[in-house]
Amino acid sequence: MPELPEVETIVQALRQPLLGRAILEVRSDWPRHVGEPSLAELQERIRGLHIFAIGRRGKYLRFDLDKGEYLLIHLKMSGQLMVIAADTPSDKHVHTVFALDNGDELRFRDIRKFGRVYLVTDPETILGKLGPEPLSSSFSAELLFQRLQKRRRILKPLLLDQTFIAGIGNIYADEALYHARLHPKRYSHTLTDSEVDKLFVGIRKALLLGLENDGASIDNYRKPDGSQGEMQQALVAYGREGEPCYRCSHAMVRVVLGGRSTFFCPECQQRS
DNA sequence: ACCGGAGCCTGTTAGC
DNA sequence: TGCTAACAGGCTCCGG
Repeated sequence: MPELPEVETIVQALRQPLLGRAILEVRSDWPRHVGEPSLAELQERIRGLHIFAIGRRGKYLRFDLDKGEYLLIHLKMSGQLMVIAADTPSDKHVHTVFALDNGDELRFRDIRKFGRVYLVTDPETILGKLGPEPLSSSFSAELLFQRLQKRRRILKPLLLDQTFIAGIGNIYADEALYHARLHPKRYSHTLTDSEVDKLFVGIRKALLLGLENDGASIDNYRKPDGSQGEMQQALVAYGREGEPCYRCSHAMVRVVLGGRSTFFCPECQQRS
């Protein structure tokens, strides 16, 4: 569920309540929430460690802890994080809980249980395969052009490939292609220079708009304080099947690509 | 190299 | 109204 703008919004909201805190213990009623190491080993290794930095890489949250340990969390489709007083009533979808030294808890709520937490000493073992960060200064139209040329893939599924670019999911892929006026079925290696420029700008525009709006609360996404983002009201493509295109008024369509819903305007996102 | 399908889970919604 | 099937923003594995 959460894509780059949602994860970034969560990261920023977690810094104030979590930076400087120590983790006293971890509890979980769903051991498979822990991808690595085992739940028992994670409980042992994490006890007493302080959180001194919180960041994001792609759709992963990264917590830098003492003693060279790193906690990584991926929210997948339905994960939510909240920091709340330990005596606040929980619910059946909270599966993994980090007890803190000030009486608060970091709770990992995850309806579909796809999410994962990892405790590693080298975050690159997990983050190393991710593609470039689309909002970093090192990401450029030139780099995008090179990477598109190297592949012969349909654009939409390629944008969802985390090893190609990190952080883009189904919503922002459609938004980016709409901004760029590119047909989602275009082959990556056929884009011209100017089309790559448009795609580059479209990706940044879609993600920055998502960030400005604190993410899209279409289903389960919530900020750590429980409030919703606003991006669902600012979407120009995703979910707009049958509705008029904001540019040309033609009806937006939905197709399935790579098994995922794909929304676009057949009039102003043509293949040619 | 790339594509499609299945699988991991639960909740919601569309359709009969 | 009630039941069932399809679908949901992610990602991995497998076969072709």
